Amino acid sequence: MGHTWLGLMARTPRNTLSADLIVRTALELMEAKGTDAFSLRGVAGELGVGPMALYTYFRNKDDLYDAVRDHLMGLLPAVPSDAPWPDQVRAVCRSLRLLMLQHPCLAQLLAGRPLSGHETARVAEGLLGVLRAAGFDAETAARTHTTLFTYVLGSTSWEIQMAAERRDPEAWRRLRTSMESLSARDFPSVVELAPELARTTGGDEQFDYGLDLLLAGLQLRTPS
Amino acid sequence: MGHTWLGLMARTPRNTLSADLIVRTALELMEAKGTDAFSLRGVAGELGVGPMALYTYFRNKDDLYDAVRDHLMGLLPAVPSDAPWPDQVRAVCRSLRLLMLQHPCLAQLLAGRPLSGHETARVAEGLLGVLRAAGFDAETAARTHTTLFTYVLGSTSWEIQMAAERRDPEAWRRLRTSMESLSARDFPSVVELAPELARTTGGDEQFDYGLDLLLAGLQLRTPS
DNA sequence: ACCTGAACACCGTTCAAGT
DNA sequence: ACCTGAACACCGTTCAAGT
Repeated sequence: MGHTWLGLMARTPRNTLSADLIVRTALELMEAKGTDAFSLRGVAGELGVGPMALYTYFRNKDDLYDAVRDHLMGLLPAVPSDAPWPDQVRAVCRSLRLLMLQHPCLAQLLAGRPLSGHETARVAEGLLGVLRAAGFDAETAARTHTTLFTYVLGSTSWEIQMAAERRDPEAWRRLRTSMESLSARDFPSVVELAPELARTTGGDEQFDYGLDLLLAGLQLRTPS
Repeated sequence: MGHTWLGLMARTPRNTLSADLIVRTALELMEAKGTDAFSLRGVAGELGVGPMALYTYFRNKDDLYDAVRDHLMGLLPAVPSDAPWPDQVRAVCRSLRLLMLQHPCLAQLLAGRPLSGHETARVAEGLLGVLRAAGFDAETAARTHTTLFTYVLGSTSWEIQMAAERRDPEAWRRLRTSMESLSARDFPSVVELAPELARTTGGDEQFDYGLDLLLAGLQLRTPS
């Protein structure tokens, strides 16, 4: 299996496999075929090895998921150092959102697994450092970090989900008809605001709107 | 298959199946074994029918997911009518969070599928109605609705995820050691705030903290 | 250590058929 | 309409074995 004429191997020769190569191949497949269609067997097939070859480098599928997530988190830019703290916070949140939009699988990788790994800690470090330098106490800094992180995660996951749905014509048609079937008597606000709701399911403006609400609330508690 | 002595059927006799019975059985299984372990074959087995029997009532697995989600959303209480609008908004967000905590599968059902169905529209209607009655314009009401919804979804999903991880001793141990292995030189804030971060990964206080930030920011934009 | 190959216990879904 | 049974094309993971 895997031999062609002249004895060329269709599979990768021995000792060319590595954790990094597997992670990059897994990421490619997730972005090409979607996170749900991703499988260990698919990665192994792409690399020309048996499924069990991957278990030399990763304990199981979740372990590979964590490695891909950490690989992506490593791509996050550093926090800008020369700016007022609200702008620094904005920059961190925006760059995390942008990374999620560029790599939609990251949303599922962050939501479905607990945080661990150095790259992920680096992100927390950046945000916590900004908040501490701004003068917030330990408890407020921690609470604010968790709030901002979950807001970015929730809003961007939703945005990605909706964008994927819009690309599937069948699902999009069913969503439209289900919206249009709502009676204006029972759902007056939903029917009236349907165009606005459709417009606000994603985009930079919508993300910044919620982020600005959080920052405005936070600035009311500014210590200095 | 399914016959016992005396001819008693181990499977449900004909015409006792219904969409509602399937939804309730699916929900039970999701909550007993976890959402990930859920399968159509499992539901069919629990009901004593073949896997294909379910396809009479649901087009596919996603269709059943949507039905379970709508069933759960139907359990949400109505918006309190005699209260200032910030309290009404708080009530809607808190009751959605409570429902998600009581039925952890709801988090995945909301995050993984697009919104559709009357029960889900009912929730949007309640929140939008409150915001419109408070005097916000169409665009602001829609943006605020999406912001609040994604905040509740993100923060509560995260809370549920972390609580599940804490229950798994193996995963919990690995998360502790990965936290403790971080050097105080490279991650000063994370190491210093480790106890606060652990405390703020969930709970009513953490949820209300973020919700109050949003509401404080929103009240700065109050029209009247 | 690194990788194979067969096997186990599963999946969702299609298709043809029975009542 | 309602449900069965066999089959298809998959999964993740274990286990024993080879180099």
